[in-house]
Amino acid sequence: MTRFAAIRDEMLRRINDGDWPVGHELPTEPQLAQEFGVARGTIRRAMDALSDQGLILRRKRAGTRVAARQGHASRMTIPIVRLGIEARGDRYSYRLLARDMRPASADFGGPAGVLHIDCLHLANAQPFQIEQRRISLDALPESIDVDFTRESPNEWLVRHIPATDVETTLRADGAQDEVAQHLQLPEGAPVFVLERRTFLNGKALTMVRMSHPAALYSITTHG
Amino acid sequence: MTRFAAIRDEMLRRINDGDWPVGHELPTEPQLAQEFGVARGTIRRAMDALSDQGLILRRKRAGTRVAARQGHASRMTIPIVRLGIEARGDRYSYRLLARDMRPASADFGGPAGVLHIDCLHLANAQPFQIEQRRISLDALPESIDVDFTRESPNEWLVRHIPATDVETTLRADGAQDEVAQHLQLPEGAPVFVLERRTFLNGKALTMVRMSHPAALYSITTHG
DNA sequence: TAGTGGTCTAGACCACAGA
DNA sequence: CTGTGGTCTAGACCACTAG
Repeated sequence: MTRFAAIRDEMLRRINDGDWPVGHELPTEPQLAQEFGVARGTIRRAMDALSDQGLILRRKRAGTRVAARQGHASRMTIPIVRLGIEARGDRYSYRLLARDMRPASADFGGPAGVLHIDCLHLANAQPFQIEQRRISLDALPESIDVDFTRESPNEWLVRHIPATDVETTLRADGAQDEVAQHLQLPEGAPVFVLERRTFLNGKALTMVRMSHPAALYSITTHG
Repeated sequence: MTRFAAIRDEMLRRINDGDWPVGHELPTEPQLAQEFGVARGTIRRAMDALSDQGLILRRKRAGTRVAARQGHASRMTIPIVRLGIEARGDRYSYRLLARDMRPASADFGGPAGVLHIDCLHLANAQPFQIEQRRISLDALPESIDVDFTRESPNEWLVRHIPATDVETTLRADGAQDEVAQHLQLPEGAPVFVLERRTFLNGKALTMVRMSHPAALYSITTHG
């Protein structure tokens, strides 16, 4: 156990035990450094961890206070679909369903239009995910020349495109139309849906909806 | 833009542009410190950010290498249900459905048994979440005396119990039995399910399944 | 404007795992 | 063994903002 970790845990204990209740102002960094007998940098490292977890609020001049817990933050990792399947020892396969160009919609794309790609990712030949991808041809004109019959948009984008800002939404839904058909589910069957939008310097690059049969997909986070 | 942030972004650029392809070994920290004209600590801060994102792998003696991207990591916040509802301007209400003690099951609880609590969280009097809570009475004997008709287990636990380790699973499912009944959904209708287990020093404290009508719940992450 | 957190430095020693 | 990352120090100056 390193020193900053021990100090972080002791601060955590004081918060949890009520020694430092919600709204309480913590001692200043130099004061804590003296109390724990360490350098100020070590105190900061401990406090940074608590601040990242949202347990304390730090403001210049106003000091540091215990935050009211408003929820639970944790780190989530969404694997690339092929790797997730292979990691479970299943056989991955892929099928392109549709590929065409369309004009921009109200909320996505520009004058050059949008590349629509629908494809299916399978685990042991069983439908696992339908990927409905939209790529802005203004932002990524080179995507028009990619052969997506062999490589999924997912993989191509991850390998070629830097993602500065990503927004991911997770939700449940009922399977309908093409989704139900290609996932081989009855209409209305529960599916787990991941929607992601990727930006580079504020400009939308791609948009994707990934739908999975509910029974085959879950996400687990630790911390 | 601080110096470490500028260095972090430059490293990010080198990775994304292929100057540092996957598997490439980065210069050592002192070398980078000299290249960028900063102290080693500033280099470390930039590298820590990349390491947290999973973009580089650092091993003692072996140096630092560009990691193969295996997925996308982001930070997720799951709000306390009452606060999430109130944040949207809706009126929160709560109803206790059932409360009883049962013996431990194979995977949860000890000799003292398990407190089962089922309750409903509503937004504008519409069912929003059914919370099926299990509390180990070996770990939290004081929970037996709590009046859960006024305060939900969710809130009581957040306010009173320190959580060192938390495991959260997100999935979709079809509503069945009590879940369908209390959420006022037809059997098999899609629900968004959060399952969470909380540990203190490796000992399981509580376990909860929170089910929401798919149309009312989603989680969005940034970064 | 004074005091707090935010950043950075130049050094030191340690722990770990690869050669 | 030896070199790398991991931790820590004692100091400095800066930026923001509450009072």
